[in-house]
Amino acid sequence: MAYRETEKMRQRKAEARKKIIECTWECVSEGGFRSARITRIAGLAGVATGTIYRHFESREDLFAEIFRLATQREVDKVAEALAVDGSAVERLDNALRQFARRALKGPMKAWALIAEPVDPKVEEERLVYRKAYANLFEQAIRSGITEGCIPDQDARLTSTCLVGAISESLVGPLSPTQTETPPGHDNNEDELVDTIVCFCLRGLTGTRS
Amino acid sequence: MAYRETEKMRQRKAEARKKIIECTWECVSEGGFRSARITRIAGLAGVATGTIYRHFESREDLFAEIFRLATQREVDKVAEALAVDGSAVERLDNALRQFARRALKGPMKAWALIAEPVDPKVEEERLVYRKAYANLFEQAIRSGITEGCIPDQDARLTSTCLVGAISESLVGPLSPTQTETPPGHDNNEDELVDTIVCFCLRGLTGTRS
DNA sequence: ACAAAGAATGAATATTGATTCAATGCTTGC
DNA sequence: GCAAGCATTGAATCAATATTCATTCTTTGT
Repeated sequence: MAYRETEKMRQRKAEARKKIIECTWECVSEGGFRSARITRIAGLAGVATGTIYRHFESREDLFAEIFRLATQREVDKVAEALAVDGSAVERLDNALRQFARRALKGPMKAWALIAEPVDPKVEEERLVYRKAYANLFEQAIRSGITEGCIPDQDARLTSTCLVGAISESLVGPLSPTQTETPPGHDNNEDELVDTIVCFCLRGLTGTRS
Repeated sequence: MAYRETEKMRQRKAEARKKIIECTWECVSEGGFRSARITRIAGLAGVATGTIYRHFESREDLFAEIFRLATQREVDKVAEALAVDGSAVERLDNALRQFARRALKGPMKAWALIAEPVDPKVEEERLVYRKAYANLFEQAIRSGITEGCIPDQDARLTSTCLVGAISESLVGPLSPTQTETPPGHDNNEDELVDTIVCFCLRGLTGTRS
């Protein structure tokens, strides 16, 4: 016996893997999953294409992993935003704002995670993610109904409406970011988020808050 | 000279073209643009693949044409639904219901037209279409603001929210049609449409109508 | 019936990337 | 320094489809 995996090697491999993950996410952030080429990822990470297949079973598996990681971050953020003190409506306001701002900051990322059609393995991850999301919003809406600040409704369905309204208006093809001042991040971003969140909360509560 | 295009031939060609268009739409209705194969379309239409290229410059051009036609139908439907008598809110209620029902009846069609990523030429068509849509809703919202039944707001932006909320909740990955009773078209469809349209109208008006 | 011109055919080609794998290079323990 | 294994490389392979084009079939006017 002459070679046995040592700690140093294990770390070096872990680093390579991490680097591949980072570069994949960079590609996805630019153009979504579909247009993220293995060759490009390998190039960015400074490894050969073959190396990627030593760390991941396939392109699909790599994407599934990326998706899982990115997704967990987002769900955590929303959970965090929902965990503040206050009424259900206030907490939802906070979470929706958070959600909208992040989508606005990285529209392509948001699109890739929310709406881009993906391969089955990734879609499976997405389902888990959406359920997590829906559950969070749903729970908040439910407690709002109990508190009395939100009228009785199908919480699961309206939570989907929330995600849809925000995604479409910020990430969709007619979103203001795509049609106006692409480089300058105007402070009318805040106004944009305000309008959308306001729409969502009204849809939920039926009041002109 | 021995051959000159005659009326009969012109008609026959027009028919072939029409048949190709119909079969393409059939494929798109099943699995969206991306998975509509030229070979399949040709097979359905009963012509050779090469024939399709005699009628259309390229796959992309064929799709652009399909998109244009399908889209015009939809926009017309909404325009029609907005043209009824009544207050702006009533007219919007009517149009949203129409939109939601049609999306629910053909989720894949709706997805292909609204959200599927497509090639540039088709995307161009989509932009025209979304603008047409947005303009219709926007105008109705504006007249609602004038009438006083809708509070002042960014009509363009909220019209996008409407489309987003409906699309996502009916066509998105967590839509009830995808997770429940796929074959049976229950009459709880109506309830579904009700909930969503109600959400949208509340978002617009801020009342618990 | 014939020849000219267009239309249709579909097998062959081109294209676009993912994936493989034989060759080469590093690490490790002695 | 050496041999045994593992890791890396990237050119070659494979796969899935759109597109082409030489050939064949139809239509038309005489």
